[in-house]
Amino acid sequence: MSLKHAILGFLSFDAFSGYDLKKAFDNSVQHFWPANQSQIYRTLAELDEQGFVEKEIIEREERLDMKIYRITEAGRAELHQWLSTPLPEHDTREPFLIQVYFGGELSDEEILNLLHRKLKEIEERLAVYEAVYQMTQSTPSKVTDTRATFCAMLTLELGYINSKSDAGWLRSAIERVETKNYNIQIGNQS
Amino acid sequence: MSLKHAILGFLSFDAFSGYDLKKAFDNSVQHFWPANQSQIYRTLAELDEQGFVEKEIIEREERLDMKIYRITEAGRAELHQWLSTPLPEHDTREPFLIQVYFGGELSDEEILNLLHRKLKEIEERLAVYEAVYQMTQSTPSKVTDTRATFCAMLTLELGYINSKSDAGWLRSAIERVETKNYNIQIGNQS
DNA sequence: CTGTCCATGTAAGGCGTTACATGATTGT
DNA sequence: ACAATCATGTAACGCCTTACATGGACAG
Repeated sequence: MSLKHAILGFLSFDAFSGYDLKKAFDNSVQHFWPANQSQIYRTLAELDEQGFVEKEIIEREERLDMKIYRITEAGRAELHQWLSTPLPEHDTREPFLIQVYFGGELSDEEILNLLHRKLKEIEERLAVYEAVYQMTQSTPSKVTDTRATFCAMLTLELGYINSKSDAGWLRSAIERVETKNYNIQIGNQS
Repeated sequence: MSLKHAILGFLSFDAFSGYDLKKAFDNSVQHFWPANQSQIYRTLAELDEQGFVEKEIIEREERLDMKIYRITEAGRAELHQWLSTPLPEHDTREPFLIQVYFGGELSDEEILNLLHRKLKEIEERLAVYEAVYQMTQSTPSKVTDTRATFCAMLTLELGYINSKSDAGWLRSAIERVETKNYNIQIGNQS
């Protein structure tokens, strides 16, 4: 139930409507935890039931009501508790790697296509990470707690270096397929 | 529906029972596509309905029947088609990164705990990858198609280098938290 | 005057997990 | 004697996605 806690995390910064939460997700944790609208609304309702948030309803004549959610003390405690508790090991699914794994079924050309497409995708993502980073550098932030900012930025940094390493792997794999040099490099480097 | 195609992939190597497929998954693609038993059986039934596999029932008096699945021509075509088709971008969820992102709520000690635990986890995984690799090196394989083997091994290589880069990130993050040096390193290295 | 943004949700379905059920055979 | 392995599945539940519904405001 990480979505629940991610929402509590944002609400620990400030009060949000469901709509604004969606935007907060998209602007920050989207690359490792995409959230979709309907799910946010449902989860917010659950958090409310559990007493972890409270809502203020702002009525606007002729338009849909707006609901602003605020974290409660219980919610803050729950968040802290979750943040400091080890997570059960969580497994990732990478459909792309299934394609690679069974790549023996494909022709060289088809494999190279696969790898090139992925490389392009990764390079684009890399550019996004860099752009986001540049933006945070040029915008003087009003956030004062540099440690909290640092924690948040660490996730961007990880996204960046992971993409870097993926790109390196792809380039090297492409080269090896091209030269029919079927060697695997694991271990014993510095 | 990658599970479907992963199963077809294994069946393109050889005929398997559901039980043996489970073992095949565990021994090979488990680190990027864990599969569980009941799901394999359900998927196998679907593949059968769709005509991508055919089953041979082996009756054994006093014991449960065994069902051996074989890929059909249609299945092979479907597999090839899927392997060579670009996948829609797929998103990963990393609960651990949510913990890091909202790490500002935690004390230094709690953050360091979080990071150290993860580092230990990664180091263990790294050791597993190395051990698996060593095993493939020492076991003279009977597989003749080195290109197919290469493709399969590439996924192990990626797991390895990704874990390496994660470990580096964690070590550096730990050091920065310890020295209260809240700098982020993105871009402009060689 | 068409489309996008604001702002809320409901409904249905898919993929995957956990727990449960059965029962003989082989290893310690 | 007891546990693990072999071998098959069913049931129920949970998270997430997709599609749909509503309706004013504002921009090109």
